[in-house]
Amino acid sequence: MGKLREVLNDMTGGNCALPLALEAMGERWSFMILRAAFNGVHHFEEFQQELNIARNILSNRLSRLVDHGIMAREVMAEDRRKVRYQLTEKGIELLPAMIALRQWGEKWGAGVPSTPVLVDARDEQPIGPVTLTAHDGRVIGYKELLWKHRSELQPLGQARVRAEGGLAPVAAE
Amino acid sequence: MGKLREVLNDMTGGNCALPLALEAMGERWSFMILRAAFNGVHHFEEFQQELNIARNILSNRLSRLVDHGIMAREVMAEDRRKVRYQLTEKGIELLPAMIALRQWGEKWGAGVPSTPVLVDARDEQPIGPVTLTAHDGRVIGYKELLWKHRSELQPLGQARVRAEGGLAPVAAE
DNA sequence: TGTATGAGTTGCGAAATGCAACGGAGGCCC
DNA sequence: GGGCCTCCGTTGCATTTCGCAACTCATACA
Repeated sequence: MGKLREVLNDMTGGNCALPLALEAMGERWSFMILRAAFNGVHHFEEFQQELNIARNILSNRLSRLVDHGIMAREVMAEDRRKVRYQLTEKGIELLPAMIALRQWGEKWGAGVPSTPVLVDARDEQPIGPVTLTAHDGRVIGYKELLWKHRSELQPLGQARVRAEGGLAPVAAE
Repeated sequence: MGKLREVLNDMTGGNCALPLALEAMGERWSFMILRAAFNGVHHFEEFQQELNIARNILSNRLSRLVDHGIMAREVMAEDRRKVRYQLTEKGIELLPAMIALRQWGEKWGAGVPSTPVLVDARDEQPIGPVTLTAHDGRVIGYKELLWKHRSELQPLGQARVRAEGGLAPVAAE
């Protein structure tokens, strides 16, 4: 798994957490396994039949996800043949990335409406599109964005932190 | 690229645009190339030196991205040796997915702050975390979400469309 | 005319992927 | 205990993809 990690931490003079994410999730089946996990799949045989993935690959991917702390592996007490794979907090926080990808596929693919759909538990309405937002929550389009080197950032009063409720805010950007 | 596509369109009785997205972007270097493109890289040699990717792979990835309509390839008029690769609208709309991934890596990785950073052009403040939102724009956490089969959805008045400004809204979810 | 440059290709070894068959611990039933 | 089934893997081998270095080839440039 060398190449990607080695080189990509010093891109363009800048560095980037993207290769880090890709090291964990960049392999062919990782996101599909994640999706299944989000849909309540917990056991090896379930993943295997659901995804039709080769058993050795599945085995490998699951251990890798466990190694990366994205899923937890637990031998079940009531039947010690069974192993339960469960998303961790870290894994759950991949949901926005996964949904963003899925929405993109839905928009630009052959018009396949995805199922099942994520809905707000409160009103059972489907969630909105995943977007980029300003520090105050305003939705921002691509043309309103700039890439800045970290050193050129200017503090703005006490940059207000976003509203409550979501996934814990990420460090900075 | 058989297996993934074939099988994954009929997962769990439901279907899903995720495999579609992964078919375009699921390969090892695709997201890194995309990131470079977002940072103003446009030419083969630039990508190659920036990413330290093997030339044949780069060549292959670029054509694939072009095939998928994510980048456009254009021989430059003023120097016909040069080819310019440019993100299309479709490619640009992968930005939320890429940023979500990057933020995740930043949060859970070894505390590497990514550079460059995306900022709001208006106030030059870094953008907020990518989150899931309800149809009205409220931020929603994982525990407030449900997976529903598309058939079980109940219409709600005239579901208000989100505020202006962002990337064009995705079909439904 | 000769040299350099940008954008690829080709050939080949190394690694990842996919398939089918096998192994082995744990439960279940008599 | 002995036979049988289930779940979670592993092993061996064919196929595909990846990575590296060297090579082509059409421009530009002097």
